[in-house]
Amino acid sequence: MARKSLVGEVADDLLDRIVAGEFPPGALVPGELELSAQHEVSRMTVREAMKTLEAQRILSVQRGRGTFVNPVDRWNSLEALLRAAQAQVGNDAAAIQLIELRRMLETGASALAAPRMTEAYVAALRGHVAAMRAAHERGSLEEFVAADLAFHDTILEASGNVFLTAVFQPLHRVLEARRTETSKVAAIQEHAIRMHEAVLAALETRDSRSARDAMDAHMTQTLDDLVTYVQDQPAPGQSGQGLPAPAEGRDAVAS
Amino acid sequence: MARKSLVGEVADDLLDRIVAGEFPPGALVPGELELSAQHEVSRMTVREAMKTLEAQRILSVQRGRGTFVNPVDRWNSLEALLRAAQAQVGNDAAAIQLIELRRMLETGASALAAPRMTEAYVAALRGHVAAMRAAHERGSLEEFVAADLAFHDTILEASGNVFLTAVFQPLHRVLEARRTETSKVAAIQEHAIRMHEAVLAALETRDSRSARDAMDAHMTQTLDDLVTYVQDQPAPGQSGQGLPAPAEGRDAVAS
DNA sequence: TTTGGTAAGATGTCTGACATATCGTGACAC
DNA sequence: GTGTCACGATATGTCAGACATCTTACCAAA
Repeated sequence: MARKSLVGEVADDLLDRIVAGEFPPGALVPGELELSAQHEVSRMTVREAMKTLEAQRILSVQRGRGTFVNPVDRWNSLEALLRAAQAQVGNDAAAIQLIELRRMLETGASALAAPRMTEAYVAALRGHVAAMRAAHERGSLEEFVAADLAFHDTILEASGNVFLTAVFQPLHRVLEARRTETSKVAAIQEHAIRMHEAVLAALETRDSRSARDAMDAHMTQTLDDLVTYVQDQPAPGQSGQGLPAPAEGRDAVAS
Repeated sequence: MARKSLVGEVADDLLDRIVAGEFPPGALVPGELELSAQHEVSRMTVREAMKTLEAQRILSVQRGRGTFVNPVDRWNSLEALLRAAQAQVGNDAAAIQLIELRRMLETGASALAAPRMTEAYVAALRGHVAAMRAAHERGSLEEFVAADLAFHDTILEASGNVFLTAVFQPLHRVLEARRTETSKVAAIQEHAIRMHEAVLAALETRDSRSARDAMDAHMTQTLDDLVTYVQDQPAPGQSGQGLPAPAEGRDAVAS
């Protein structure tokens, strides 16, 4: 394990410390020399690690002064943002905001994809739903989640919008973890299968409005499942750096 | 000018060459030694430049083999994607896909912002609309665009969703350039003012659905204006690396 | 034909050095 | 007492050269 490069390790560790709240936004991170001593690597290695974080606008380097942590809303990398969100265990605000964003993108993707559905896409979607059902009956959680994600990926691809794909991609990893959590409940799996079938049926009509509505219903169900089954677990409030307050969320984006 | 660091220059130039099609996806970019010779900088400088591009998933470095260009849909940085899109002059597909994405995010933001509108936000929005009207009468294109963008930024902020803000931020710069282009036409300025007033009125009702619809209408108007007034200019089709085919776009996302 | 070794070329990392921007501090002049 | 200037401390920016290690291609030997 831990096969990553030294640069990757240093960058990872530094980002961890940032999202853990050790270096809040605006704070000065340790200098290159200090970090190279802490990690027992050369200064060049630390510099390259910092460059990767700077490219994601997590840090801003000021020559002669030092390196500072940018405010979270300046971060360019959804991936890093998601990591920050996950670090705050039990932070409902982050989870809800995430679903809000996902709802926007997925409903939009469905609406775009509907008129562009080819037979190949329809067949692929049917296959994924069948895989979900099979995995459900076999009790294979992993395969269930994989088929679920594949279904959404296919829609994303069918939308034909590269920007959309680029924006959504970093969400993928987080969704996988989250779906694995929620899909442990059998009832949720059944919900999900029904909803996916409805989305597929709507897409087959090639009608944008129907596809959007079906996907929107699916997102609402996802949010409901999350609230009902998962967010009962105790949430040890961690300080972190505090993502802003939650929005209404529930039906705010619903059409 | 050219105040950026050497690393920035090298990274910029390499990205330019990539989006220009000199190194298509999957291609092997010149080695570190070769690039350091071309730019007359040290190998470390080239390495740090590559690290910034790698952090945006534009390049993937494989030890012992070389450095390769990732397919465009793997790129993590909307900013870089937008640059690639802009490099393809007259690429209507990219422009339309961009508006599609913007429509999803802005309508979603409006729906989220509506129930969270405070008097302060309303006052700020009123101020921006007033500024647009004043700039219109005074004939100040620059101020008009600034007020326009400020209006949308305020809504984004009011939505209270950090992820949304993070996703939208890179779009800002491109929108500024594009709005400056389209807003040159007086008629479009008048359209825009009317639409912004409608959005503001809908937000004041605190009703998500109304706010969403008003913003959606605004997006439709923006797209119409773009098609009607701007895309008449001759488009010298450039090869580039070809963003995927366009979607329906026009009313596919409309509610 | 297959296998194995070796060399070439690529990136990964280290060491050490100098350049240059920023800022605090103290000496100096007023 | 106060403003100004110079200098040093500290930070990042860049360079040079070296060695390590991984991948691949090539070639010779079984």
